[in-house]
Amino acid sequence: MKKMLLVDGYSMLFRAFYATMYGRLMTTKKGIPTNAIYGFANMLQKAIDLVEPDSIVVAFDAGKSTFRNEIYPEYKATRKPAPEELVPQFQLVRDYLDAFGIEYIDKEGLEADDIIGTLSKRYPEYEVNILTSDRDMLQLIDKTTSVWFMKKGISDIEEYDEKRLFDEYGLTPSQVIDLKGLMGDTADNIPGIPGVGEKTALKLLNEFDNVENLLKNTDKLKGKLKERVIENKELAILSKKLATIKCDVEIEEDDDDYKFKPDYKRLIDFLELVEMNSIKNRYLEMLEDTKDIVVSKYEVVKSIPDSFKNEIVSIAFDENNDEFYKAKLYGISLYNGKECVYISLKDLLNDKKSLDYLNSDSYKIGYDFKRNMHLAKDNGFSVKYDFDSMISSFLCNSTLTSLDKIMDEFGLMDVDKKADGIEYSTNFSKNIYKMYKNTVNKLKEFGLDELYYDLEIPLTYILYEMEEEGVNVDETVLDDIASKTFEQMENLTKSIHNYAGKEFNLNSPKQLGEVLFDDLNLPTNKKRSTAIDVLEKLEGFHPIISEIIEYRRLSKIYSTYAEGLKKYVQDDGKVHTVFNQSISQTGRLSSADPNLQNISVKDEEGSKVRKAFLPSKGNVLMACDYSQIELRVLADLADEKGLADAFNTNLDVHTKTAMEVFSVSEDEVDSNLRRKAKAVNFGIVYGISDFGLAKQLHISRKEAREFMDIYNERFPRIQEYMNEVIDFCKENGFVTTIFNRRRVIPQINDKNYMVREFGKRAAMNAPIQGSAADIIKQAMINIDKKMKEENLKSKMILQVHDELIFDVTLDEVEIMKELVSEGMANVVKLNVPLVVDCKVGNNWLEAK
DNA sequence: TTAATCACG
DNA sequence: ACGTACGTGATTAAC
Repeated sequence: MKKMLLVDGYSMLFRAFYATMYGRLMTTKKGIPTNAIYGFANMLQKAIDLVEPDSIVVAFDAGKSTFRNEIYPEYKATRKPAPEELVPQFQLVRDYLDAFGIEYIDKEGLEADDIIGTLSKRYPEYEVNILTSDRDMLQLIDKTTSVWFMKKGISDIEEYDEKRLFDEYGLTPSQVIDLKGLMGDTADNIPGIPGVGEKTALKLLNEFDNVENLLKNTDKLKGKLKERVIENKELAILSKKLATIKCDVEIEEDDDDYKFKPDYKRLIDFLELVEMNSIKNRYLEMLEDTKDIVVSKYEVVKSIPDSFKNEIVSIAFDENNDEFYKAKLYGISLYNGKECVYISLKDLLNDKKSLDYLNSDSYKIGYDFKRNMHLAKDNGFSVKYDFDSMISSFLCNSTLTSLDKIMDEFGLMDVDKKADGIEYSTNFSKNIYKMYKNTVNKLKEFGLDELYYDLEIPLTYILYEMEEEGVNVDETVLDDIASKTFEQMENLTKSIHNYAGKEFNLNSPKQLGEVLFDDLNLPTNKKRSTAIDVLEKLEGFHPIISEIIEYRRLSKIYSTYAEGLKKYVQDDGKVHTVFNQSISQTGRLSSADPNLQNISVKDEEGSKVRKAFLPSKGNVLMACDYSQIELRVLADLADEKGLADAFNTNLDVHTKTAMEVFSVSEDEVDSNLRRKAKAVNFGIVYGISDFGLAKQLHISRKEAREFMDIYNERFPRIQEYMNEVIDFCKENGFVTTIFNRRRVIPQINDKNYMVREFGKRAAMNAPIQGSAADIIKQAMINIDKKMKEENLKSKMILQVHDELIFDVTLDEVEIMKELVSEGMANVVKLNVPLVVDCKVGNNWLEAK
């Protein structure tokens, strides 16, 4: 039986619009909203996949139904106009359908319901499937007609036939009309019987079958309900009429029954035009994939076939995605673009040919291959990789920070994670291959080849070694901190509860807020925040405040650093962090499990935590950090001679800034002025606002504005440069670093002022923070190379954004100092020198 | 799962 | 008239 899909156009479009309204609105670079088209296209494709129709018609309402308007002018009178972001998408969706080769109907005076109703009855020889989110359509169900009902969101489609309708609502299709006749419909302004909702209506229909029969038997009712029904007989009859879909409206015959003739080429052009790449890629796939339908097949082998040698091959590990260091490996899947194989770990380890292949120079692609390298090592083998799809995807589009996002962007199909590991990993190896296909040319196109092949990929290998090496942690130091802080916390808790006059959970901002702002009546703003800057302002009001601040400080140290860190110490007495290369939007690394880039350093107890980080036996730790790298990068990027000069004197840059901004001599710069200048400098790097600076310095906005004005007079290129960056970003949707790393910032053209302003600040900051990240990454590569060339025994173990930490043997201290500071300082030539400071100590605190 | 808070650069 | 510094990750409470 041939199949026909009838789509309730506006019902789906509205659903698509609202379901994709979360966060910021999706638009083209020029600001034309496309979110509804995006959702619509996804829903429609899903329905096409489900139904596999021979014919498709999309029906649109064109004005109110003439006949319903005649009998009830108030019909749909309460409809609000469509949201302004949706209106331009009305035409766009028609263009989309034209491009796809799908027929649509809109005819003045006809509603989509009636078009669909009429067509569904006109083609009894077809199996008719109606796609809608409007429950009224359920009345059209018959032996050959079912309704695909969008329950919520844009992916939740469920099929209703006669049985399902009866099981769920106890209704026959025609009773759907009676239901609405009784309960009405606020959206369409159909009155129904006042006071009768869904519950009552269903009960009545259960007893009386239909409206007419109910009205004949009102004597069987009682009480208020009886009155209501009798009083509103006409309304019920009218409502039922309004709710009845007309199945005999005038629609021209179509010569080939609205046959679905998809034109993927044209569709792809259209999707390109509206910048919907993720959907576009899916159709690109369909064009390509038609040639090899073998894609869903795989073979379990005992040895990796020779046909994989010297081919481009993607590899996925079949592992349980447990906590990283506990992860178990079961086998690996390989895909060479044609064949897909799976080999179990046991068979792999028994086959020298396969192991040799994995170690050979034959081109291999992975996804997060650093993780795979660890897993391989734990299981006694190794893999030599050439390409990482996770990182290439991220470099091409910085928002692709997770597997889910990449799969979505490239329109890849995921296999249920609960699926068989073989099934999942073979599918994943294919997806990795597709990610490679999707990004390898784009890297070139975007000028990212160097950044990718010469920086990020070599860096992955270095990070692997750093993670593998790990850092020694003395658990007894952590135990000591834990017990001491815990005792202090207990005392503080008692005292705080005493002040509060009751016991409560100090860790709960909600409960604390109640104590402070309700019980103790301390002054507050709307948000009732208990964050540190708020508490600091309250310190004079009540002695409880300083104790809370102290408690917070200690509890952070206790739970995150003392107790928290201990959980990560492995059998070798070390913590092994995971450096993530594809998370930070600016190109920085991030560190997790545990995060070793935010180990406390400030106050006394906090800095004690660093004492727990030790060098290997007999070694020392060496920490080398860049001095003011971001401001130096800025001086270079903006080519601001004044700022460059500030670095070319012997003075500290904040002091120099203070002298310039406050027009004072060097000895007049006291700690307070320096502090202010420092805040201004930070503000500049973050994309300054007078409000932010005022808040930071506890000064008036006007005063902050004045600082900024003088700063701009003294360093005029900074502001000019920032405006250039913002303009570039508005025009192109992204910004770049000195190594051409790109960050996409769609927010910069958002219609919401706040979001837009955020976009500007991010655009100003990303080239600075990102270039600094590029520089230290390159330094790591250069230093690692040199250390290997010279066969040094010392190890690079950590990176903390502007500093590198090494485990150094005593005999290499001087060599390493020289090698590392030279290596870091001479990465690039800026218009200011890069200054590096190295310190050595017996633990991380001493080396800082 | 999300929000609030706070540690680092 | 509105609400704001940039980039991360871990812990806790509360939905």
